[in-house]
Amino acid sequence: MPKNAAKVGKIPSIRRLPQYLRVLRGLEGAGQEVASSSMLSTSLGLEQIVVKKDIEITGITGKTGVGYMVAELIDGIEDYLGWNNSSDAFLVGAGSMGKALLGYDGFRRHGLQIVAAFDNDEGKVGGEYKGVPVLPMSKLKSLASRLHVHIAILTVPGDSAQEVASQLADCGISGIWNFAPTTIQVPESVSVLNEDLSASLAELSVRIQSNM
Amino acid sequence: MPKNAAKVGKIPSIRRLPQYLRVLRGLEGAGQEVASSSMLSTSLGLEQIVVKKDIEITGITGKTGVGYMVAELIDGIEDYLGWNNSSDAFLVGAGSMGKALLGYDGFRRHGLQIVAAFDNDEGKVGGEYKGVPVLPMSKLKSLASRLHVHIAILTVPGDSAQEVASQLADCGISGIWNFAPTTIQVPESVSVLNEDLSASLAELSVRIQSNM
DNA sequence: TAGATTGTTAATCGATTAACAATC
DNA sequence: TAGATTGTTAATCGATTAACAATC
Repeated sequence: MPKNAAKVGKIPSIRRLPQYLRVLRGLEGAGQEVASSSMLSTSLGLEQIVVKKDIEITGITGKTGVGYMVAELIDGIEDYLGWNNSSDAFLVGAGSMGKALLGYDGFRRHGLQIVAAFDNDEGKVGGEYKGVPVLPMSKLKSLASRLHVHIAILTVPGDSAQEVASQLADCGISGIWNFAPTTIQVPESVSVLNEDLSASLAELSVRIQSNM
Repeated sequence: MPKNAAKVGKIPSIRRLPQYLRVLRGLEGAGQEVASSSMLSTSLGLEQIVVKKDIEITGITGKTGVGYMVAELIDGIEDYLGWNNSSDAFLVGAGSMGKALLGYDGFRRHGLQIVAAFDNDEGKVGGEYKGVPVLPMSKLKSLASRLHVHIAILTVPGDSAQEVASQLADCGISGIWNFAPTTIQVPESVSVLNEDLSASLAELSVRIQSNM
């Protein structure tokens, strides 16, 4: 591996990268060209060493005694995350959570474009929401291959999550962002990220009790 | 500390407890009275030792060679999380994400009851959504102290998150579940749990790229 | 009894934090 | 030059995994 190449970093570092992106874009908008790790750390409430280590995984290097070039760092983080070229995604399950995510316009800035939603409810199918068409589940497979979509956001009720996940795997989807409160089993080739609200609520509950 | 007392466990363990709860409730419904760590581990795709260590933090003990009593384990986990007696919560920001969370009926099973929503938009104020009244922000403080609410779900846009968070801290709120894509600064006495969707999307992006 | 499983201690692993030379 | 900050190696810390005696 070349010396300054990006490497597969630790999950906590990866999850902090969007925070840096947010601050850096603000700096860029304000005409700031250089940013140091200490400056980034104070504006995000982190330790400086954490910022340096996080940036290290992107392969971007700074100038000793000066800091990092803002524009270069933005590009580097986006490159690392693959957020510079937008990828299309499907949303499956047009319930309230699904609609909330369709209405969340932050995804576009993160290189994610929801191109179609799917649902089995005939009352929802045929319409559109926030400019995204709601299609019947039967269209899923043909559209996935035609549009080369490989990311799916799963917002169906828990009891149908496994079945839909299997369908998605069968369609060649390679990443599932699972909002259903269920553990889903998929082939190894499919990455699953569980957005488990009950896990977060558990963490918050304990932290409140013990004042953390 | 007494030998079998619950202790403040590690975050990863705490976050897995709701999964056990889900499986255990299913077992209880099916009339199963005993559950072993190996059985729980296979149904959730975890290692057995992980399950044992997770249960350990609740202070619940099993029977050597047999397993854990399902009912006792359910109670123990709920006790540990404080989910047996329901606590009231406010939701601030009745946008699409806020509405999605109001429509999510899983919270009640986790001991959380959203009793009021707040918003500054006059078009939303005065109405109700899913049986929860939408009130003006000006009512926040008086209601918080009157109802002794100490958990708030923050679903306002990023640029007003800090201001609202400060108001919440000022109202005596002790826990904020932050869905806004911003780092918020609050007094030490307030616990914050960031539900950062961009962090999750970053993690998923990298995992898809490196087939994890 | 034999098999299974807990409770607990020890070993490994990985991430975070500290330290410091290099250098702008 | 003096101060600041990077890049990198070393040290610490904590979590995960392994092992095994106790016992149902």
